[in-house]
Amino acid sequence: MATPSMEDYLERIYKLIDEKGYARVSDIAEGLEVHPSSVTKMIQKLDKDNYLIYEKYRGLMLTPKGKKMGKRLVERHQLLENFLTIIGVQEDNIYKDVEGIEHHLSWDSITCIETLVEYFRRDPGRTDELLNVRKEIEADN
Amino acid sequence: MATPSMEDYLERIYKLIDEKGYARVSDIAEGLEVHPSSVTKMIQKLDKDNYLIYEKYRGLMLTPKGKKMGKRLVERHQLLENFLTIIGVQEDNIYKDVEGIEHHLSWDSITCIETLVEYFRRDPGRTDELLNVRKEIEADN
DNA sequence: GGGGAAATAAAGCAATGGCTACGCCTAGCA
DNA sequence: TGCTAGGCGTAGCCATTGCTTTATTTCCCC
Ligand SMILES: [Mn+2]
Ligand SMILES: [Mn+2]
Ligand SMILES: [Mn+2]
Ligand SMILES: [Mn+2]
Repeated sequence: MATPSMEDYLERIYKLIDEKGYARVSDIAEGLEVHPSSVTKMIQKLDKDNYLIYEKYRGLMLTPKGKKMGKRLVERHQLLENFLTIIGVQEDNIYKDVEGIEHHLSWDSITCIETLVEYFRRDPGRTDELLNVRKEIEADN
Repeated sequence: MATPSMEDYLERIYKLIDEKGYARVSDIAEGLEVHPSSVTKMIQKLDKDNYLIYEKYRGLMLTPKGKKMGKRLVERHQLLENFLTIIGVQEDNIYKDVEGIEHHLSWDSITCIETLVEYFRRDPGRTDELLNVRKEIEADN
C-alpha cells in the first residue's frame, strides 16, 4: 500500500508525463515544493515498489501498475476538488483540504462521491436548492 | 494547532466525560487501542497546550478551550459519518474513512458538508434521486 | 498497614520523509 | 573534443509522531 506522500509523488509524476511527456526530478521537486534529493529518494522507493522503472540520470517510466494508479490518483484529486466546489467551499481552502483527505478515502467512498457529483451535474437546479438551504440556515443566525 | 492524534484523544476524552462523567486513562487507552502509557504522555501534552488540566493520579478536567474543541470534534466526526452514510458508503468503510479525513478538512468544508446533509434531510426524495443516479450509472456498465 | 490495580516515568524504537553537503554525470557550448 | 554548469544522486543527519517496554509510584480498599 502506498503512503500519502508516495501517492502525492505518483500523482504529480503522472500529471507531468501526461502534460509534458516526461517527468524530470526538478519538475517534480518544484511541483511538490521539496528538494530534488527528496525526489530521488522517493523515486527509488517507487521503483522498488514497481510503480515505475528508474534509471539514474536517464529518467523514469511508469509501469502499467504505476500508470493505472497515477491515473486514478489524478482523477480522484480532480473529483474531490469538484465535490468541494459544488458544495460551496471557498476556493482558497479547496486545494489544501483535498491534498489532505484524498489519501484517506476508500474507493467505495470515492465512487459514492462521484455519484453525488453526477447527481448535481445532471440537474443544476439541485445546486440552486442546496444554495437555498445554505441561505436559510444562515438567515437563522 | 492540534495534530491528528491529539484530536483523536481529545475527541475520545470528551465523549467519555459526556457519557460517563469522567475519563480514566484505561478507558481512553482501550477506546483508542493504545497502551496506557501512551495515554499518559498525550494527556501531558494536552495539558501543556491547555486543553485540559491534569493532576497525576487524580484525573483530568477539560478546560473551556478543551471542552469547546472536544465538542466540535465529536460533532464533526458524527457529521462525517452521517454524510458518508447518506451518500451510500458501505457501513464497514465508514468509520475508518472518517477517522482519516476528519483531521484534514477546514471548518469551511465542514460547514458546507453540514449544509449538504441538511439538504438531504429536508427532503428524503432527494436521497431517492441520488440512489436513482447510482442505479443508472451502474446499469451503464 | 499491606496487596494489587492503575497510573506514570524513562528510555528507546520505528517509520516517515525532509534537508544539507558534497560528489558524480552529461549535454551542450567553446 | 574537452570543459563546465547545472542537474542528479548519495550519505548522513534530523525532526516529528506516536508507539512500546520496563520499572516504579501511587492510590484505594480490605
Ligand atoms: Mn495529497
Ligand atoms: Mn493531490
Ligand atoms: Mn481520527
Ligand atoms: Mn474521530
